[in-house]
Amino acid sequence: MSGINKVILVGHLGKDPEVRHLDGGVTVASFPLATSETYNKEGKRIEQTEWHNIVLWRGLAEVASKYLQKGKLVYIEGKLRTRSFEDKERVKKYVTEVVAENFTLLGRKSDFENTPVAAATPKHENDYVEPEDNATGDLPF
Amino acid sequence: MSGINKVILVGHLGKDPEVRHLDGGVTVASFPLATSETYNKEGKRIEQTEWHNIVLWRGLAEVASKYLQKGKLVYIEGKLRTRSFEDKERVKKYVTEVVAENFTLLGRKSDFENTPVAAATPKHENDYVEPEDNATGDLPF
Amino acid sequence: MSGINKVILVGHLGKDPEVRHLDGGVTVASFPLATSETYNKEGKRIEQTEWHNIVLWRGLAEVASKYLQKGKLVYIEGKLRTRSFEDKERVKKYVTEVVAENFTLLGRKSDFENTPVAAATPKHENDYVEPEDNATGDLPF
Amino acid sequence: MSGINKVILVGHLGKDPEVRHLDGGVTVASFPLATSETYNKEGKRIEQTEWHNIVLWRGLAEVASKYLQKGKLVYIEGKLRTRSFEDKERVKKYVTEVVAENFTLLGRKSDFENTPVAAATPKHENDYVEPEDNATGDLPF
DNA sequence: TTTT
DNA sequence: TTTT
Repeated sequence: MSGINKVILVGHLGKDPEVRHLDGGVTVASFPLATSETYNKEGKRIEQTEWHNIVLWRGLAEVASKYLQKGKLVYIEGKLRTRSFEDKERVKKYVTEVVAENFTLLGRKSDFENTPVAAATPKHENDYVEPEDNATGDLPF
Repeated sequence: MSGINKVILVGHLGKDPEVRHLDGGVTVASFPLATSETYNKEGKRIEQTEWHNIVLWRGLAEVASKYLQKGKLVYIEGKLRTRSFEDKERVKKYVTEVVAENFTLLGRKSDFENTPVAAATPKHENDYVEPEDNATGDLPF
Repeated sequence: MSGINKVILVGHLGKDPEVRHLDGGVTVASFPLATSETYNKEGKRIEQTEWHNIVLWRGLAEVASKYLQKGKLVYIEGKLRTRSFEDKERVKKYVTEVVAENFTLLGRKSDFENTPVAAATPKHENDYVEPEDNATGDLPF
Repeated sequence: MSGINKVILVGHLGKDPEVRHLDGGVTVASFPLATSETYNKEGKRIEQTEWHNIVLWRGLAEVASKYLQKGKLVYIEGKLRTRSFEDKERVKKYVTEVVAENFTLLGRKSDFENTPVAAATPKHENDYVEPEDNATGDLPF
């Protein structure tokens, strides 16, 4: 039976997206994302940061490589995937990644000056009058 | 700036979906969904039910009309939309609906015997080997 | 059976929170929140804004009244609740609200200058060494 | 600045919860959870299963150990945490877990016959008349 | 009634 | 490795 596997993150990019083009022309982008949580312990303010490996595919990777940069605040929606790989010493290792299905840049107007708009994969199949889906794909402008 | 407007529900359909075909061939389906919360008040178990107006468009409406029925347990993801309309006495009224962007039937295998599969609008642009997106649209089988 | 009723919003406050103290000392705060979606229609960038009625109770209302103001960007998590009331002409009306269960201020450092920190109802029951829950309640600093 | 780190899963337990009592009396429970996704590839129905490591602390661990069993369908809400540990050969390894903050048993009424109710950490600070929070903690019945 |  |  089908299940649900959903991740919602708001955090800052630790690095610029790294873009690769696979055989067959598929684009993949990835970057680390930090989500910080601040809490109080015995009167002291403590910050705990969690790092996430974000992976984006195809059109979403292209949009990300254009509009996301180190330090930006971004909302990311995606799913968890754990995959195995062999390291240099041929030891089998596991890594858990967040495969993004959607993202939106957050932040101030000034943050957008060189990056006109940021919502990726917009969905608005919900207007009574709109005769067909937005055909422009991932670029929302 | 872009924002986020997301609703996640798990509940039972109060009625079969009601399907309409608008001018221009657009399909819309709608149904009430109940989400129940059980809690304890002064030692007594209390159940509180919230009713939601679910609306689905186009392909998602078609899939819903085939696979969702009164009583089924379903996961729904969508967004809030409040719209105004005039009632019979021409009084302006407002209603808040959940416009579904995705749904998945939950429940037992036996529940699926006449409805092979239930995940709508699957997204899996995340396999290294998969050369192109699933082209079958909303029908996941 | 239990269900799920969850709303996740990122948007800007349309007004300062309005705070009321009910009989019995319970505090309630409420404000309108705008979530904007930008999309492309026939080459033109279109913005669609949805307004949500946010309601907060007790400790969360107190924190909100201190740290949230008109214009601020905030992440809100809560649940949908539709309630009925009688208007001035004693006509029964319905309104759907988002009852907040959690919120986090988003935005730049400069936004926080007069509002030290913003995460409400922090949860971090997840450290191996931490012997008991944070006892300071809603104030995260 | 604060961020958001949220995971939402619906899936089946791969094993019964494993419960441990740490020094200091803290209870921890953990189990693997499978989320399956069914999609169509070249006309063939393909099921892809993702496994998640779920960890629960304190009261939530106690409730989980009572009501969750291998095979049960459960909704889980929590956050991602990657931690390092040393394996038997003293090699440093990393594992990503979902630290549950909330869970709800899903499924048929018959599934609950020996486990009356399943919503953990209920929140309903939202009734106008309710003078104080549910004081019974994690046990919702 | 917010924001970009 | 981000941010406040």
